[in-house]
Amino acid sequence: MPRTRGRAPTGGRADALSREIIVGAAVALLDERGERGLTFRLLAKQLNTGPGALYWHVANKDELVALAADQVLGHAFAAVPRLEEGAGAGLRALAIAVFDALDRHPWAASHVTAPATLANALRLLDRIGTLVARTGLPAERHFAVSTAISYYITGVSAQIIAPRSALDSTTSRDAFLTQTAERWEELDPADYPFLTRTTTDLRDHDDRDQFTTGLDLLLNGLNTTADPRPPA
Amino acid sequence: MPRTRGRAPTGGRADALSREIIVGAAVALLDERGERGLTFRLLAKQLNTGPGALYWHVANKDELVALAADQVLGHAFAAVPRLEEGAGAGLRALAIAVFDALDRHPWAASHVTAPATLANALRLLDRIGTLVARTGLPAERHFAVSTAISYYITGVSAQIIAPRSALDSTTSRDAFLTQTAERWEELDPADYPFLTRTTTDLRDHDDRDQFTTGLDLLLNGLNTTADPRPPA
DNA sequence: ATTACTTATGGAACGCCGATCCATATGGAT
DNA sequence: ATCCATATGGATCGGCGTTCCATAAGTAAT
Repeated sequence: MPRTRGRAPTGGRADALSREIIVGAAVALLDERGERGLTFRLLAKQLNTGPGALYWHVANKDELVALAADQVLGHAFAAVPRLEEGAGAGLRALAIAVFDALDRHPWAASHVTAPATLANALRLLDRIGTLVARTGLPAERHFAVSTAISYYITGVSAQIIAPRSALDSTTSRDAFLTQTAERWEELDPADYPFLTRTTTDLRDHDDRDQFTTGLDLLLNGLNTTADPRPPA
Repeated sequence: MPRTRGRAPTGGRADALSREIIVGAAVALLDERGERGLTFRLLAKQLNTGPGALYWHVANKDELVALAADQVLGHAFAAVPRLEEGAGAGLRALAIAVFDALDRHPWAASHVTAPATLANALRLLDRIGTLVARTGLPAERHFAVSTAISYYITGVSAQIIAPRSALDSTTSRDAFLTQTAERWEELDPADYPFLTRTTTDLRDHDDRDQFTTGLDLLLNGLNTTADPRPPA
């Protein structure tokens, strides 16, 4: 299975396939029809080829979707300004950029995985690590803290965003929340003291606020854990 | 599609199916053969019935897997002592219990979803909320903070644990980490200043420590954000 | 040009899956 | 004994990921 090699920049036919072209078309298809809408047959048809040809450039569907998700992660970097801020502010901007990118491509949320092997996942973790290294934190904690922040960003984004892509397109987010709130109201307050008095918060909440709430708690904890240096 | 109703506790035949029996068998199959190993055909065979019969009790595969994951979440509650501790300690114990339960059933990690609708997801969020309400936090922030913590627990657990279930069973975790570390070492230090000097940390890290590192940052931030009450 | 070889393509076929259909069984109520 | 809602399970459908392989296209040497 000899993935596409460096390939001489010249030559090849005009309509040549490539891993990049395939992944790009996959992203478009995923955006348009969701995860279940991506099939090798349909993808091949859009590229005017057969399903078999795709396997020359891509090992299998898992790899294809992983590459597509990594490309979405790459979009996030375009939005965030090149570093050069305080660590806290830089981490916050980075996190929000990732959240927003995944928000625009909900199918990708559940496919950005932790152990960084793909190009943009590597970039993300490196940027986080570089920012963390600027805090007063002892060096031996940099790795654990950086990965923790990386896990928060991708993991919590996935929790918030992924369910939306599973939502029946006929049911709106509002309708779903209202319906869920109603179910919470019917619970026994003796068993669920908290939920039964929190239904209006559920109905009115904003997804992005929820993400930043936890993020700020985390970064806050980072400040007080680190040596109190001038909060850049 | 008339799910199983209350059903009179008496009667029925001895070998009667039920949603609980089906979900239980699904969990066993998922534990044994992973997510792709669960099929309606195989599940039906194990229960001495046909695939069609299962659909009387369960709407489709998505629902079945969701119910199975929720059952795993239920296991977590068995391990954690009934509340009655300080908020911080209680939240920590709860979080770790969930992590450990998912650790034992890796396939479930990517299926515990945020908007709580299933039984045990509801229980989890309610417990978190009850503990959060004991802090000095103003009431209007209880919902956002509770859901943030809930998102952290399930989302970050998923990030850490889920990749493991995708790992080729012939490749050990150690081998995978060593291999990934090698790839990091080959990166250009100019582009990846952090990763290239962090490879040994990657190789030696402990997954559970990573989970608790972020968790403690979060809870730490919670303490300093809340009115400074006696840290229970 | 011709040849020989690697790289790449694309359509057909394989095996399996989720889901549906429907003829049949079961057991409580009348 | 009869009836009917509840429940079962085997056959079947359409579609999927993947593999196979005959063939095309491009490259390099003669």
